[in-house]
Amino acid sequence: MNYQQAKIRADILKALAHPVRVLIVNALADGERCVCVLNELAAIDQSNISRHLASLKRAGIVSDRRDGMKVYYRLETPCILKAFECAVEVVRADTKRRNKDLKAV
Amino acid sequence: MNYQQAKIRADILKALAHPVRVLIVNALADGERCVCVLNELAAIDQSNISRHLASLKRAGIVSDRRDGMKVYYRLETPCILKAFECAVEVVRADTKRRNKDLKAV
DNA sequence: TGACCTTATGCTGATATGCGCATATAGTAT
DNA sequence: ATACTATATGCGCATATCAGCATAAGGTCA
Repeated sequence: MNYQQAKIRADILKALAHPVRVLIVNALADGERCVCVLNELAAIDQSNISRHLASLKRAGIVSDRRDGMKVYYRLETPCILKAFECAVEVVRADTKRRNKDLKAV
Repeated sequence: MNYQQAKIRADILKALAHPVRVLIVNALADGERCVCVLNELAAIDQSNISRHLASLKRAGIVSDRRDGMKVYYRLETPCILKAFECAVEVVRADTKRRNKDLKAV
């Protein structure tokens, strides 16, 4: 793998690497949602959610569709959810390891 | 999922979200490597590689082992590689979509 | 048209990240 | 102890990211 290829992968991961964006992607797992609903995922300004959605869209992870006044976002590549499972596995393994280290003391 | 849980996942993804760290993890896929080898993955300062390794370690993604003067790093959770596959899938799907859009014009 | 609702964008400041250089630390060897 | 190799850390600078506020832009409805 060369640097350019690594950068492409890194950019996708970076697009996912924020708590609010993780919440958004997770919420979209079951299907499309309008911004108004996603707004309630975290206690932050509406403009902020809008920007997070924009960066997910830029990365190709979600796409949007307007219906009247509302805009609906949906996952373009549900495989993204696997990346989360993996993250959980890292944390779980890490916790287990640290506990073992503690016992060894 | 609450914000705290989302943050934990985001922190793992963030630890992976840099071209150099992607290169490192990719290089470790086949087994442990010493820093001296990882140093050659990209044209950057040695101190920089060291820091990237430290952040991967902090996240629990790699672990290290000293042998004489050398320090060897290895993947602690190989499932990380799946996250990359997923990133590739996102890019591929995105490219395909854009091409279709172009044809539609 | 004007009032209203939903979502996006410009601006600015605060904080985080990444980099190289110099230097510290750990280990080996003479 | 000295010299040498390998890796990590302190520092300062440049740039990126994120937040909120204000406001624009797109759409509805009376």
